[in-house]
Amino acid sequence: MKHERSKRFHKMAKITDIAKRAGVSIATVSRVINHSGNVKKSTKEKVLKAIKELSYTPNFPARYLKTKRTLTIGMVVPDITNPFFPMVFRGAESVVKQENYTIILCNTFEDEYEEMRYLSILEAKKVDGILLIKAPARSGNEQYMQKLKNLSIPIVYLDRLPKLQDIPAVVADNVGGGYAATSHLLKLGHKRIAIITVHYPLTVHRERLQGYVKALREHDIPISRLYIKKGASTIEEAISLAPSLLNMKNRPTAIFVTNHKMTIGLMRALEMAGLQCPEDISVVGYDDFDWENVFHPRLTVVAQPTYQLGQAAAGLLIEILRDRTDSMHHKIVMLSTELKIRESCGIYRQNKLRKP
Amino acid sequence: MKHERSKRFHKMAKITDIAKRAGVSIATVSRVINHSGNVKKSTKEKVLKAIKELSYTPNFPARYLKTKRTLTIGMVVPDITNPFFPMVFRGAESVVKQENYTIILCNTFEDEYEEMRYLSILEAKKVDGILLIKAPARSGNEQYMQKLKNLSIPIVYLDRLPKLQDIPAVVADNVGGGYAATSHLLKLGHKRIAIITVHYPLTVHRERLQGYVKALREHDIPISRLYIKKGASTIEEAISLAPSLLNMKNRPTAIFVTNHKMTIGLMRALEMAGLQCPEDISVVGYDDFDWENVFHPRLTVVAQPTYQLGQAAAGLLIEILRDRTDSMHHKIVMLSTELKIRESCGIYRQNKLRKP
DNA sequence: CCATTTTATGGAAACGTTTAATCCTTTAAG
DNA sequence: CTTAAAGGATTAAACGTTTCCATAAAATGG
Repeated sequence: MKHERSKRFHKMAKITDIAKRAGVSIATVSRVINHSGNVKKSTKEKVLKAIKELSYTPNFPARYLKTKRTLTIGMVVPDITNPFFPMVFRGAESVVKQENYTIILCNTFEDEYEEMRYLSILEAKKVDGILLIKAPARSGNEQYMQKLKNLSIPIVYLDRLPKLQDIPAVVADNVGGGYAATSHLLKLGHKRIAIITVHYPLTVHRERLQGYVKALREHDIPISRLYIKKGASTIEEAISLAPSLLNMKNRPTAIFVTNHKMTIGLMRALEMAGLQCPEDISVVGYDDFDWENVFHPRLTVVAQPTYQLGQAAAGLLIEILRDRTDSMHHKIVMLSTELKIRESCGIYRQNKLRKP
Repeated sequence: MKHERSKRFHKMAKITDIAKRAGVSIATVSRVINHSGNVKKSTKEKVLKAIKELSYTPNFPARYLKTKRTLTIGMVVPDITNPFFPMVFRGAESVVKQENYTIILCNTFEDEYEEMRYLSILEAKKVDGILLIKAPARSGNEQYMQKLKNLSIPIVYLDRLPKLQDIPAVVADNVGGGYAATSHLLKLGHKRIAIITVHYPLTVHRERLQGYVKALREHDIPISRLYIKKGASTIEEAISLAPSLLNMKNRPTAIFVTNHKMTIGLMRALEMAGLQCPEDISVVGYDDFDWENVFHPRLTVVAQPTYQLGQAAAGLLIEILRDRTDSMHHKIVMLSTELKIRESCGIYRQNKLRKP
């Protein structure tokens, strides 16, 4: 018995069926579908009628062969489970849907090889463009850079920049974010401010650290290596990293965490160490979500323009696709972040921490 | 000036190029690519060499024309921003990727028309199958049911069931969830237990309510309409719904919220009313996420097998696609939920609420 | 009313594959 | 050594569109 679709799935009408039923040529049918060329009102109606009667829809993959457009774009993200990304997805979707694009979503889990695999697939599937939130670069993965460079599809980088700079991208102002967070703590009187950040070679975290350093410098506070902790961006990692900070003789009075998952890990570690926030130690985290303004302690965080990142990146990509050109080649747009001040930072004065 | 891709995007090699370079026919090239038919070792090597040299990848849309498979599936969800869905997405992705499928993700925002629009697009794009978390049915939208029934693509329903029952689906045990949550409260001594749930005509919420009713019945506690609040599944809605419960003469001592967003809204409402949880009132919520075990009050929730839902649904779909048949037509698989007991429920005894 | 332009249609090629049908070589069997 | 079977490769026909080119019909201008 040959494999075949059961009767439930009747074969779809194709353009020749429409042509036959309407008594015209397929060229004419095509013309009414695509609103291209002239076609007499009466025949147009005949065709439209046939289309409705057979509930015909054009076959996209077939159409691609001539048009070279799939009306599909690819979006590759590290992990859609990190609530940062769904928001940028929605931003992107909201703009591409206007132009009838559809998005293939790919999770790379911060793995460059997985990313390469997906990029290859997207290329084979002939997506019109790609929104790429890249995985951290493995040292010396020349093959990867080569692949990116030779990709036959327009890319817009999102959130994270690759080494090569001559590409269109939209990113958040990370040094601004790190600076704002640290400045806030400084303003509250903190002097021993630690940072927990990510060890991946990602622009994002390097820049947030940069902002932190900049703020401290401005206040003539020496940077101590002991106050800078780096690790993988996971809850567990933060939990295992935190004690080295919490058990110091000169324990920091405030900690800035540059990443959402690690923020959760840190809070867990504080509990485990029996430390109250903000009474015993202040925390500012990264990324802002619904629940953060409800549950305790209410975190002071630097909020990123997630939705707008998605929108902007998608907009840029659409532009590039519209007039298939590299004119926007070097365009990098940067969106600013916002410090949301809530209750996780106390005032530090003469060796005591107080609620503000 | 004609629109055309800039030089940066060189045209891709096609199968004829490979054939020419390897000095064989395109049929042979196709055979080595697809491992179909016999081909001599030496020619195979020649072909492989040519493929590598020109870095050729088969053109999927073109290939579809003959194979009738796009290796793409569609997944339509209400809102990827609700952290429940990213988890099921990942579950689904983890299994379909094994078979080289890729997922088009569509947000419907609980809107049936938007869903119809997306289903039409997915059909036109010839995805091989669809994972559908449907939007709530608008009353009397006959057109929609018609569309679903006539869809030319295999569907697996996820999480939510449609009216017509003869379809493959995977869902969570919602009455079990509602029952477990309510029973837990009952066991703690609560008698005045309210429920906040969603007014959409969705099986999911109806069933959770069912579980709630069942548990109360078993304890011979009369069901009061006043303790049952329904509304849209948003934070704001819960905030505006809550006071009618909180300000009653006979205020409930516990509230069961059947939905994640509304849980957040309720907690906000409690704060606004100056009520402590669990001291003044107990809460059990729905859906479990990282932060819920860290921030306060730590919510007791019924956790759904999100990842597994995605896995199971994708697995079922793959099976259906493998032998293109409707054999699994009636298969409905149900996964069980788990009550995660934490700190948001106090013991109720003789008119006082205490921590357990 | 003729010449010319515009509008309306159809025929057929092309897009990049897979795959049946076919043909030519080997190889193995008797 | 002859013949049949198996193996290896090719030719050509699809798949469902769009679009160029050609042609027919209608509209326009003088």
